[in-house]
Amino acid sequence: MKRPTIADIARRAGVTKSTVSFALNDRPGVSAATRDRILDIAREMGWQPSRVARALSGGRAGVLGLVVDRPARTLGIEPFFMQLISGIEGELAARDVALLLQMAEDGQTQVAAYRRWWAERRVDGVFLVDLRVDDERVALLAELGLPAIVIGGPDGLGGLPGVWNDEAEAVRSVVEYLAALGHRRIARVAGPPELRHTTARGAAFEAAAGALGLTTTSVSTDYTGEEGARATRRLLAAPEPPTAVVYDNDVMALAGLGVAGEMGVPVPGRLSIVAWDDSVLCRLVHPPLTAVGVDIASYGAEVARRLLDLVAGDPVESGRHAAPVLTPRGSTGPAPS
Amino acid sequence: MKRPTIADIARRAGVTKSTVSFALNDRPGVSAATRDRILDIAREMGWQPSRVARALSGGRAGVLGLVVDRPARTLGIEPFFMQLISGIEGELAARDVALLLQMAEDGQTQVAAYRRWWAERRVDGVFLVDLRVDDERVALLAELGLPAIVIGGPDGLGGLPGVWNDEAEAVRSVVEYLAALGHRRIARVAGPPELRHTTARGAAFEAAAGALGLTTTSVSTDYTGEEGARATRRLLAAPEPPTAVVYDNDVMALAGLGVAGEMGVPVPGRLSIVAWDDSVLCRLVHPPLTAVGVDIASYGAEVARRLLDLVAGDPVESGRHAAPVLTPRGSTGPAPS
DNA sequence: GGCAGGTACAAAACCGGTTTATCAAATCGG
DNA sequence: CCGATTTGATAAACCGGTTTTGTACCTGCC
Repeated sequence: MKRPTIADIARRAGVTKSTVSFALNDRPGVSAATRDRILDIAREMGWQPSRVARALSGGRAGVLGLVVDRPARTLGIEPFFMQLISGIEGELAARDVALLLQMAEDGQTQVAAYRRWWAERRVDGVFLVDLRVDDERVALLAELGLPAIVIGGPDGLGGLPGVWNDEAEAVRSVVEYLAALGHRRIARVAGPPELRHTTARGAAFEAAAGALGLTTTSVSTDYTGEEGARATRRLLAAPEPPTAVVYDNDVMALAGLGVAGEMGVPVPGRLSIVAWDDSVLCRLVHPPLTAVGVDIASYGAEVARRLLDLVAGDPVESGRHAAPVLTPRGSTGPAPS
Repeated sequence: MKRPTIADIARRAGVTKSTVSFALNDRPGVSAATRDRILDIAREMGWQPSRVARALSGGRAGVLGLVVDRPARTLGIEPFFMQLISGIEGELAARDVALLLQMAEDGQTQVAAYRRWWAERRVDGVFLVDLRVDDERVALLAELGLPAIVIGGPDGLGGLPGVWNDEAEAVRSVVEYLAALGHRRIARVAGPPELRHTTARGAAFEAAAGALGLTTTSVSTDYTGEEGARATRRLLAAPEPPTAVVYDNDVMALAGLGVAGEMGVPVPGRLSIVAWDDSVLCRLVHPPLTAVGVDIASYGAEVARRLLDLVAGDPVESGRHAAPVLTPRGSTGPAPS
């Protein structure tokens, strides 16, 4: 099947390419009669603009890019990214903008990916996710002048606009909830300390626990279920094990629940479990997991909207998205006496 | 930051654009001395080809497309897609080909997406996943002449090349394994009947069970955990409940395990559970789930390789990928007496 | 010495759009 | 009724590459 071009339309309409272009883009300089004739012909021939040609001419590719850098085995199960992508996608599809996706195992590859996309003029803008402490991508994107929006913040943005959800309050509500249930020793199975939101959440956690006089333990992991399980075993094997554990993602919480089962520790009888990142996963297991969650898809949509604005040249400012909400379920209960 | 073009290089080198193009593409017609000089200048200026310009000229976009059409809430947790994408991505990134991703809720949107990509010359080829019975996409892609490879088969390909993994044998091995454990009433919580591989797997399941004289029950679902849980409740509430259930994906198996816990049915004491699609998820819960799995990432990589060949114009034939493997874990055991 | 053939590069067309400059005809104001 | 402006279209340049064609110059051979 052959795709018609504006030259084909011009020939059929007996006008020049430029007239066709004006007509199709609804710009002045074409009489109503000619315009209608051209539009009719274009419709009849099934014409669609070549994004490639438009991109070359107009300098706008109609594509946004996202590089995801968690290890593939984690990615597979962590609902977060798919939800995020789904939210972003919904917003982009409506405006006929495409999403380019790349997975990169390490920071180097990731930086290279952004640089290549920029050099090859493949994307108009990019999403930055999993902001690290001293993230080199921030400086890179600023230097390249490639429109970018950070999914995360408010710190470390280095001039780039970002969207984040304020977790401090949610962290506090979780800690207070556990304290109210009588828990005095609580633990946190955290994500990688290089990630900004991990450290931010950690600080909030310590502060909230400290204010209530609770004892805390923290273990860093790489977000995988395996490490979540290992951390849980370690915590439960301690002489004075915590009576409640907060996990930095749903997958690790699930693994923690599995370990509790394996070790014969009743949940929530002797151990309460809270998952950050609520997802369907949390509702499927028994007992269902108490979780803290945000509407990730709408988060993605919001971020996408801002990046689209940014690419369009409109000024975009950083901002907060909805605060996470604690949903108590069966995995939390009164502390054992 | 400004991106250098071949015209900039030509100016600096005192030659014309065409000479630069020849030199950079390693084509004859340029003296060694000139070639080296041009390459040096290009390197020094940090030149990278504009994919957009190349695409317009050469007709090759350097992009492949994938449309995923499961409901967003399932997608989030089902490891399958992320693994698949990860495998595809790995293969593409190595050859500097990008992956365009779109999520479509229904078949119409999906067909529209392919058509638009084609009309806008956005992609060089596409992946087709979740082949349906009488899939209209097959005819569409053949008509458009857009290179496509089907992830699935061997039936219903309609001339398109496909890659599938032969499940019949794996289904048989699962059924025989359960029969050997003494199970006489087995059930299957299946995916949507519109999907080709669901029906193929179902037929194999019935055949294998029939050959061994087992009683079977099947429930169709939409692959979500919720429906998996509902199906499990229904099965377990029957007067003569099955003693073993095979789930069509890992998420539903997980949900099934949760329901068993909720109903006080010991696993594997009174119920054995087998998950199709092995993933980390299966190893995290307690007891860990017996599962049938393939290396999805390598499957994705293989499919990507074939599509790349197809786009390059090389003939590509359909073929089988590795057969799924049964990994027994703690969720299966002898049938209750 | 003249001609065929090859080499090394220049010039120009092309891909499919957008955009600017140009220009003739129609319309307007005084 | 004539110059000035507006209207509606054309011609051509441009985006950044690839590819085809053209053209000097050099080499080799009879």
